[in-house]
Amino acid sequence: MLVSEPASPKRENTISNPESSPKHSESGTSDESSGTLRHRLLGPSIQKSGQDGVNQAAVSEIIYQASQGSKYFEHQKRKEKELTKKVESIVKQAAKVSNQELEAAEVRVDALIRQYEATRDLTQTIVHVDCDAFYASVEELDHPELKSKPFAVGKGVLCTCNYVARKFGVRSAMAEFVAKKICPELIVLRLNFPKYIEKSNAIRMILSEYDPRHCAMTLDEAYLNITEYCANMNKDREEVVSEMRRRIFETTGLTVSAGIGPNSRVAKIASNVNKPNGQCAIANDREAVMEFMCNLPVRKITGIGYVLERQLLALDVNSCGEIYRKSALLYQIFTDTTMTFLLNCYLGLGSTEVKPIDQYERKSVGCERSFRAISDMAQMKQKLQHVAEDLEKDCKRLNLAGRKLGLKLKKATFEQISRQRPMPRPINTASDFYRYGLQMLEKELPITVRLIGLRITDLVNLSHEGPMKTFLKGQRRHNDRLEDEPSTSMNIHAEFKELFDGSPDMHDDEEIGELVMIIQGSQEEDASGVIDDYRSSAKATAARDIKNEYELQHNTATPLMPVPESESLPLSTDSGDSATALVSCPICGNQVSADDQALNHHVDWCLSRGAIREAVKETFN
DNA sequence: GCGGATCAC
DNA sequence: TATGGTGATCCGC
Ligand SMILES: Nc1ccn([C@H]2C[C@H](O)[C@@H](COP(=O)(O)OP(=O)(O)OP(=O)(O)O)O2)c(=O)n1
Repeated sequence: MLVSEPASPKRENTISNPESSPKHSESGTSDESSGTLRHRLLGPSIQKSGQDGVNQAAVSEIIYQASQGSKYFEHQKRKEKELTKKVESIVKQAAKVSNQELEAAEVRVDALIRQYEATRDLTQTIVHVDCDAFYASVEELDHPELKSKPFAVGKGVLCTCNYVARKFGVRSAMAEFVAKKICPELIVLRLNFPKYIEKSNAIRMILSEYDPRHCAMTLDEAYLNITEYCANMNKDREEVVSEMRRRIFETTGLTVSAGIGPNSRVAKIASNVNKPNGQCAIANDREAVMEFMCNLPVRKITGIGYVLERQLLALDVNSCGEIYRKSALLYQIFTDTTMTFLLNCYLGLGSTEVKPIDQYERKSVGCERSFRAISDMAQMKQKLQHVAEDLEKDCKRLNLAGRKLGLKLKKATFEQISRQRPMPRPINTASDFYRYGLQMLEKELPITVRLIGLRITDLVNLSHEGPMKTFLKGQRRHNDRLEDEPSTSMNIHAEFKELFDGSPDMHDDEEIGELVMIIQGSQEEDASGVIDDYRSSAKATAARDIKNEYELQHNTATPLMPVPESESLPLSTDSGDSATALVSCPICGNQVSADDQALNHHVDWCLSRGAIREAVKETFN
């Protein structure tokens, strides 16, 4: 045996009558799930910090009244009804599981637990840093008078709000008009991304001193591995994090909260414990970790959202520890992946590896816009065109093309539809996006929509490995082959153009199709080194804010971050080394490969956008 | 492989 | 009057 048996707080191995339906007992009649519907409308933030003194019942009532009758409300109601049905079916299914089946499942679960337990690594110190009410806090720096007033940041829908506003029950993702009913004095500021990016970069600069390979997930969140730093400095980890937070505050005026633990999952959850402006450390000790996880409400676990929470609660699993108590039953009900996820949560296991964000490869890029519901084809074409143009800008900035195009529609009823098609060749121009998008849209007519979106997947990185290598491969390929395809030389020309310009233009269709075939052979494997498993969502999401935020603000896809992604990175599959040298980009502060070519390429990008950003800033000041 | 759903932020 | 945008992953066909 590799590991000792987990401290097992006994497990239920007999059927304990399912139904005493814990929460709101839904009598099957349609509208009587108004209890859970209120819960749904309240959104996820009820369990977030700053909600202590809030009169949830009163807030919930106002939200309910304000929403009632709207299309959105009706849609939520439908979804809630479906979920309730699903939950009831699960409960029924649970009741049918025999004791014999439970005993068999127990054996399997125990085997799984031993297997996962064997992977436990308590040698690393992982930190999760999370800025407090980030956008709002940045705004307070410029508007100190707002500190004592309830205010939020966003437009139409709130992105976040300060803690004063949270006392009223205001929260992120809430509709602005609803928020103002809850808190009539609420001030709502527009987003100002250049400011947030600047502050975020200042923070990342400090983080780099503690872990040059830190992983910045978004503008306001990052993981660090401070094992080495602590050892080198011979300092206690809590002292180190405390000092890091103090330095961040002193240089930026922003407060951050932090979680410290043996892996990213524990660190992430811990960072919420003493928010705002606090930290929480979980000892690198199995018992300490298990105890910390044990009493957590399941909804606090990253990856357990509203739906899974409902299902777990219905099975009488309220806390993380109860996952074990009911594990045999859960095994019979949930998929293997979900079961693995849940058991790893119960055990407090997670990733101990922190990799800089540029080692993750983007898998898709898309654009979508909401608007007043329309059904007129001319208007829809106009929206589609707009989205296509925006998507082209992003493709250009990222130097990507896609082999598949997806169309997303949201009907006036809020029902969503998505269609996806392989393209004859990788595409990255607005005209192609529009052309093929329109074909898909036409098949859905007649329709009334309130949102149109386009997304490409199966991406092709047109600057993969940098120009020179690609050029050489192109040469080889060109010589190897005799058949058709007229534009090989054009294609090579395109690469040279990039080499000299530093800022490649969109390639023509033919060129791209060609280029792709060349690059094809050199496609690398996914640099998949995940922070935790699938529900941890700690994947390559860093590019998101930057694109998102900048465009939301300016409606122009200015190159903000080249995000070199996996460009010029060694395969991580070969043995252990792969410790690519990294440096902080002096311009944007992000971690990039120290490799000369990659670095220069990246810096060029940053510089080229610098002027634009400055201009934008001026406009705003 | 596609479309629907769920989740994070 | 009225409820966002980007990206990832999983599941069931
Ligand atoms: N539905 C959401 C949730 C969040 N965000 C954005 C705005 C937030 O400022 C940022 C970070 O989100 P957090 O969940 O970390 O929340 P905050 O940092 O705003 O506050 P806190 O962490 O103090 O609770 O992500 C968003 O656009 N849409």
